[in-house]
Amino acid sequence: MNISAVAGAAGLPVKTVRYYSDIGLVPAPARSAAGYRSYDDAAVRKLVFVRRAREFGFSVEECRELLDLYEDRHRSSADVKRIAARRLDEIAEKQRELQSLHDELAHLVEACRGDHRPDCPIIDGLEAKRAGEQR
Amino acid sequence: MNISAVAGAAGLPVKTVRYYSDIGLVPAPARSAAGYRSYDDAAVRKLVFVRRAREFGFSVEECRELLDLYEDRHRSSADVKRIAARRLDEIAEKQRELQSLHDELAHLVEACRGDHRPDCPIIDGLEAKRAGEQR
DNA sequence: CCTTGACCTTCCAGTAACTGGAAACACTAG
DNA sequence: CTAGTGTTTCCAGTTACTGGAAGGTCAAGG
Repeated sequence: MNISAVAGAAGLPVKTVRYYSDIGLVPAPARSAAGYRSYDDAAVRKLVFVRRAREFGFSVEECRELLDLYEDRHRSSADVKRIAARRLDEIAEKQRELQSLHDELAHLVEACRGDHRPDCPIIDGLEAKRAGEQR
Repeated sequence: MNISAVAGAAGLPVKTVRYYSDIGLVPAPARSAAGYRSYDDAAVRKLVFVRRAREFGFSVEECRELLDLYEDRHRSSADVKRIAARRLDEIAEKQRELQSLHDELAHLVEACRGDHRPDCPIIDGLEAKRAGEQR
């Protein structure tokens, strides 16, 4: 399989597959006489695996860890669980931040009449928030 | 005020204040004889404004827009509202994504016994998900 | 056999928003 | 006067790609 076929199968851009190959995350198992990367089904599975893991927010380095685990079935699933649980905490934290962000901004937007008067609660809200100061 | 004083007052790292100065987002209003950046209270207010806006997820370029609006009180608040509302949509979208991510990963983590057996539902869950395939 | 167009290669540069570090100059306390 | 801290500029690195240029390869059509 050439790079565009494998990229299509894995749901990744060609550039990204090449990049993963360059950084040694998912190298091409072989090269054609002309130097074309040639991939097999195992590589496709790995690329899908990486794509999914990236969608879950795992960094490329974490993907590398995960991929090592994935490659070596003798490793315990506790390692994987540890990594995943850490990610889960981070996601939950991010969600909380995003929620308060959303609430605050929504409040500001609602307070804003959006007309052509020059004073704007959004601007004011962004500016204040240090003490209880109100300009 | 020297850069570290203003950075402290604005709640930003010195490096970041210098960076904002370099890119012209919040330039230092003056320089000392020795070339030290010297800031005034207005600059501190702008830096706080930017920090807050950044915390809200506005990009630096959006901060620049917002800052222009903030500087020029003659602009309508509708402009600000438009920018903020767009951001709000993006935040909501990101929240939805994060939620499904969280749910999926949590499900995987829960299914994983975390013991030393080599098969791991997290790995399996990351790997599959294309068709209804189950290895 | 030749050309055309799609596909492949490598390498270089750029993105966002900083962060870290080096070399050198400035300021302050003792 | 000296030590220590603060400041300057500039350069490089970070993350995970993405875009583009210059050039080699392959399959089909005429």
